[in-house]
Amino acid sequence: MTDRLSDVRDNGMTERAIRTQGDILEVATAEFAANGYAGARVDEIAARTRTTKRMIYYYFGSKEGLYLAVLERVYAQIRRVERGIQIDELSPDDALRTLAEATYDHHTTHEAFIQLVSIENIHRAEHLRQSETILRENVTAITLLEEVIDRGVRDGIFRDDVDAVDVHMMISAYACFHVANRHTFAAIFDRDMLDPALQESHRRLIGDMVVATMTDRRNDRRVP
Amino acid sequence: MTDRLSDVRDNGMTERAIRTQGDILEVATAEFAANGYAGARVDEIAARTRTTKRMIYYYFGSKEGLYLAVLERVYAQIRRVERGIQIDELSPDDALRTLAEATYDHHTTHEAFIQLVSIENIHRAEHLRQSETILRENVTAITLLEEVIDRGVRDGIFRDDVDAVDVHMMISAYACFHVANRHTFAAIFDRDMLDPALQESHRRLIGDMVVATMTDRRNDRRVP
DNA sequence: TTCCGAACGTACTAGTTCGTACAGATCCAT
DNA sequence: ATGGATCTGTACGAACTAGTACGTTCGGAA
Repeated sequence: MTDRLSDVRDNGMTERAIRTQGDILEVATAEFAANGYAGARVDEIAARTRTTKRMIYYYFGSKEGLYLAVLERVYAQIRRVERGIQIDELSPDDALRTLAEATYDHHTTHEAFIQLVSIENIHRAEHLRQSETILRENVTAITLLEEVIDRGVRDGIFRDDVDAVDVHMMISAYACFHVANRHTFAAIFDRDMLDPALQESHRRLIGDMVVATMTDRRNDRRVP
Repeated sequence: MTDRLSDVRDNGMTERAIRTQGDILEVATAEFAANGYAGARVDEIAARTRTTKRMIYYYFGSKEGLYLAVLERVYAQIRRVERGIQIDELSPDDALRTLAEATYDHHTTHEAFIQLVSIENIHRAEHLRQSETILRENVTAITLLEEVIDRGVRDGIFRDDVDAVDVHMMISAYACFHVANRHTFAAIFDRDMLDPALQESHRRLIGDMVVATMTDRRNDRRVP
């Protein structure tokens, strides 16, 4: 739960300092996610922490520095989830479904992450590109997928013309959309995609979708 | 192309006035899409038009009023596309594929629309909800889909436990993601989803995905 | 104790941004 | 042509916002 402390480097910092930084990051995450980068107010963030604006600049240097720290923190979290997935002993199709459901579960329970990704895209990923950590470490999902897909293709149950990045895209698209476009979708179609009553069927649908697409051999490249 | 004039009500306006408004709307669309609502600068928009800031306030009243006009304009455009789709004479699966591809084509060629939808979601659709026009008229897609799905279920080729709104969600998710998350995706996975070289295969994949999911009877509710 | 640097608080500045007052131009009907 | 309505340009102000100068407190080492 409060694993946020592990996100902060603790090179000879006092306990109090670490807590202050964690406090700021937590509030800043909510503020940036809710209002966008330009819409977020440093004064507002400061007011909601138990410390002051001076501390934000003391620890993070600038509004942009704070935003970057927030971004790295939420990406670190999804990395942790990805590393925890066990699919070695599952059949390729069950593994695929498990991966899809794990992504769905993460995204639907981490609204701030999805909102920050949206915001970052509005700004053409200019901040994300500055973070070597994020760029270096966030391909875990692809490695896992590659393994599963290879196995499925070798077993002859998966089509062979769709690669891991494409599958990741399909899964992410479905899971992201639920959270990212929740409000316009609800306004127009009068259906809250995160309504708990729909969760089970939506969770099943993302698995159905990716498994059905990959096991559909109608578009296979190889000669039968 | 320059059908933007039709977006502006022309109750006894001079030709020049209509052009001025269209000019402002075009520039404002780009500015809001590129920088978000709070990040957009009224002065910057004014500077890029052939008129002045005074005119923005004369015609649109406020920054928010301008943003709302921009939003209605891009939604009106996708409505026009949806109304132009002919699928009456297609088989249910071909019709589904055609609808999916049309959505894909629209979204991938109207980046500003997708960006504005993202921005609107960051703000919890607060502006969109103010526009009765958008809320009233933007369910055309669903009506079309309902018809097709009914036909497919009746013919026994579609599963019967997924409704039109769900299918629309799947299609929109895939198509939106390509544009909305283009930059973070490219930064992390080094693949531009809008690369023309990939367009054909991605266009096929959205069709495969929705058709495979709907024709997959493994999860059917009805007894075989 | 004394000292030192890390951690913190207050009050302020410099610059930006939305919006407007006011003055002028243009068009059109009578 | 003339009065009035519709447009347009300029210059400015009030409010807000990121960032900082400067001083204080606290904890531990010598």
